[in-house]
Amino acid sequence: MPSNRAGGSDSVGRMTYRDIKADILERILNGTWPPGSAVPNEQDLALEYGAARATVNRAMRELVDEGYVERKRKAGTRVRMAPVRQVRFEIPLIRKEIEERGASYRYALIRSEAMSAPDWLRARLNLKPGTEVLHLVCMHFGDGRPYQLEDRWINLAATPQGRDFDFSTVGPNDWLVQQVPYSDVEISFSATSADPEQAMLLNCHAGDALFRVERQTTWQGQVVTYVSLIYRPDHRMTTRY
Amino acid sequence: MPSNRAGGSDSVGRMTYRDIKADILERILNGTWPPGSAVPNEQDLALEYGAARATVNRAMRELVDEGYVERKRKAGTRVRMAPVRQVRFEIPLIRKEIEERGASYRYALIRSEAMSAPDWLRARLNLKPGTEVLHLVCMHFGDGRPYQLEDRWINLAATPQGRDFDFSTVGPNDWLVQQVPYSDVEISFSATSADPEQAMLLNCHAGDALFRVERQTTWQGQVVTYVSLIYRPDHRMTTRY
DNA sequence: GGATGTCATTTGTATAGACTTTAACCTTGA
DNA sequence: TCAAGGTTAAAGTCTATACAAATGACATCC
Repeated sequence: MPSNRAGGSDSVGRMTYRDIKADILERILNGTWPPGSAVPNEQDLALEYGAARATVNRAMRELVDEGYVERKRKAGTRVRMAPVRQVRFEIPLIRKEIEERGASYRYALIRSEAMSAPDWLRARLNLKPGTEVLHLVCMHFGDGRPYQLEDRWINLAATPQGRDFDFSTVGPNDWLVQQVPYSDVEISFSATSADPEQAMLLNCHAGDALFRVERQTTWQGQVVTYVSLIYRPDHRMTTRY
Repeated sequence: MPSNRAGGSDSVGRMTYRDIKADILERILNGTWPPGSAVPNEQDLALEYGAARATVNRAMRELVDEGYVERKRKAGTRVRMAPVRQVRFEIPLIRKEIEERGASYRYALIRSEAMSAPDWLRARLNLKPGTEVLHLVCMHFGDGRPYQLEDRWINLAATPQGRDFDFSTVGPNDWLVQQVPYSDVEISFSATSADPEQAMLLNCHAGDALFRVERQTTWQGQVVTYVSLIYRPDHRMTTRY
C-alpha cells in the first residue's frame, strides 16, 4: 500500500469524506485557516487529499451546513467571519423525555371539555366564529412528581374524531401524532408566572417563574391544535452545539 | 430558452435530486407512503425517476436529515412512525436580533470588575481555585427600552487580553467572537424570577417571570466564558419547523 | 466614465460503475 | 429448539467524467 495517511485512512490509504471534513475543520479550528480566509478550491484539495472532487465537495457541503464556511461559485470558499450559531435540538415526546431522564412516566387527564372556541383562541388560531374546540388539561409526571402541565386546545373542525376519543389513558399528543403525522409547527419558548391552579397542579407557589413551550400545529392550512406546555420550576432545556 | 423547469424536469426531462426529494416528500405527506411503510429501494426509484442511484441517494439522505425517513442497510427505507421533531434555529448576535425586529440598538456597560472566581462559578465552570475572572453586567436596548440583561463571567486564565480591554463601547460578545471564533457551546433555556436589581435594570417588577438563556463556551477544554442572558418580560423565542 | 459583453474560474449537480459495510434472513448442525 | 455461520440485499461511499450555472475579472464600445 503506497500511501500512509496518518489520522484517517483505510487499508488502501484512501481518505473518506469524513476524514477530509475532519481535517479541514481541524485547520479551521486551529487557526491554519482563520475566519475570513480563503480555503483552496475543490480541485486542489482533491489533489492534496488524493480523492475525487466529489468527495471533497461532500465534505465541504457538510461544513457549509454546519455554518463553518461560505461558498460562492467562481469566488471560492471562505471561512465564515462569525460562525453561524445554530442550535438544533429534538423535541421528544414527553414520555420519552421523562424516561430518558431515568424517571418513570405517568399521565393523568385533569379536565376535558368540548366548547365553542373562546375569542382569544379564535383570534390566535384564526378560527371561524362558532368553531367547536376540545379543551384538555393534562399532567405528565416523572417518578410521581409533576413534570409538565399540558393545556391543549384541539380544533374539532379539523379533527372531528377527537370529539369522541377517550383521552383518559392516551395523551393527546400521542393521539394527534397518529392523526396528523406530518404538519407545520410554530413553536415558541417563554417564561410565565404560575397562576393558582397551575401552582396547585405543579406543586409550586403561585407567582413562581415557569418555563413554557407553546406549539401551534397546522395541516393543510388549517390549525389543528394549540398547546401550552408548562414545566415544573427549575426546568432547563439544554443542548450543545 | 430551452429549459422549462416548472414541475421538476429540465429540457431533457432529467430530474434533479431536489425534484426527486420533493416528489418523495409529497408522497409521504399525502399518505401514499404512510408512516411505517417501506419506501422502494434506491435502485427501483432510480429507475422510476430515470436518474442515477447516487441522485436518489442524495435526495434520501436529505430526507433522513430532516427526520422524515429512516434507513438501514439491507432493511431498506421506511417512513418514520413519528417524525423526529427537530427545531433548528440560529442564535444571532444580540445587535442583529434587535435590529431585525426593526428597532434601534443601544448597548451600555453597567458594571465591570475583575476578581477571583466565586465558589459557585468555580464549581460550575470547573476552574482552579484562585482563577481570576472578569465579571461584566451589560444592557442591550431596543428603541431605547431594556431588551436584554447580560451577566457575563470571562475566564481571564483563558483570555488574559480581556483584563485590559475596554468594554464600555464594544459588547463582550462581539469581542469574544473575535478572540475565540469557534468553540464548543452548551446552551440552556429556562425561566427565572426577577430579583430587585434585575427588575430595576429591565424596568419590570421584582418577581416577574423572565426568559433566560445561559451559555457556556469552551475552547480546547477550557471554559472561556459563562453568560446569563435575561430578556425583558413577555419575550418569546419563536421558530417554525 | 459607464454600460455592456465575453471569458474563465469555481462550485453545483448528474452519471455509471465499482467496491464496502451492515444486518436480515436462511441454512446447518448440535 | 436454538445457536452459529454463511448468503445476499440494501444502503454507504468513492471515482472519473461531464456539463450547468454563477459570477468575478477584464475587455470593449459608446
